[in-house]
Amino acid sequence: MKISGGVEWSLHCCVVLSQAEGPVPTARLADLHGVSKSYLAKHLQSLARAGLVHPTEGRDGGYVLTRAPGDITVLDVVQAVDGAGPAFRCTEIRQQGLLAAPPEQCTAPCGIAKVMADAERAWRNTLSGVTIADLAATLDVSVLKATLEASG
Amino acid sequence: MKISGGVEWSLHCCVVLSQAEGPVPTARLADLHGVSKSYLAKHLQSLARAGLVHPTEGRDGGYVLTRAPGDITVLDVVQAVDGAGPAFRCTEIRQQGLLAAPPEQCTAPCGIAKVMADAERAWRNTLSGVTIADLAATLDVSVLKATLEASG
DNA sequence: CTTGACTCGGACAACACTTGTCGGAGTAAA
DNA sequence: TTTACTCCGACAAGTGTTGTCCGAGTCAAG
Repeated sequence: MKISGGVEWSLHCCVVLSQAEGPVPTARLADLHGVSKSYLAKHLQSLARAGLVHPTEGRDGGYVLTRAPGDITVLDVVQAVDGAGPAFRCTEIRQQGLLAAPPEQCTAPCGIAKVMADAERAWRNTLSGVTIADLAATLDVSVLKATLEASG
Repeated sequence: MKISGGVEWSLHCCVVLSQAEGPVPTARLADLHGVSKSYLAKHLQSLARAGLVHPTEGRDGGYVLTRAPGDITVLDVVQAVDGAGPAFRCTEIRQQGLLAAPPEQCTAPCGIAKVMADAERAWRNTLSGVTIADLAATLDVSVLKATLEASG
């Protein structure tokens, strides 16, 4: 089990965007966090495709959050970058091999798939309980805003 | 986020082993589930390394559960096959780039890492609440035992 | 209106991991 | 002693992620 590294970058970027006044370009977000600009751009595109951020092209362009920071959950960002599909996919091997069960017994999902689904549900539920606004509240936003102004 | 496909195979194998009388070799486990024997062997080795199953070599050898089915949780199997490390690894990018925070502010984990850890904790908690015995109880064990006898 | 520079967007390699396979060392029974 | 069967490690192929680049479009300035 592994989560794409771009998730961390994207979450930090969303926190920055929640405190910014206007659009913030990819290059500045990369400099602020000390990461590769080219690679960060890919993840921001994922956020744009998911409708979490809105791009503005041309001079003085950049990205802006489409919703209020309190209306964007951590789960939204994770699913946008890492994909929304389930981590565990049941291949129905109970219907294969020597001890294949008859299809009429397989109307309900097998116990293994059920436990995995429950676990992922608990995982998503925790992530959906925290918003970008909550994350921003845990750190000193004054220094963040000051750095944003100075680098602009 | 993705979970290794071998997890499903390993869980099904553990359920079979919980109902078997003596050692079950890799070849029979593969035939019972209709999967590749060579590849299944690799995952069973992971289970052996984790101490969940015990191998017996030579003729009439195979794998046996080391503990009672009620003492082996789904989490044990998942961690044995897929690895026990956390899915999310914080790279401390808050200490890098233009808005790097001073180290004295970074004694506590950042909010992002905290949420991710909480979510994974909830995930593991769900998986550790179900045992191999629970999984075996959800299906008809009589047909399983009959197939085991017939193929032995 | 022209110019210019800056923005995002998708197409293009390199790397790592997972998946899949094989033959060899060792062991227990016959 | 022989034999056949078992597990175990090392060896390729495929797939997804990581990382990078240059071009099309756009807005502001002159």
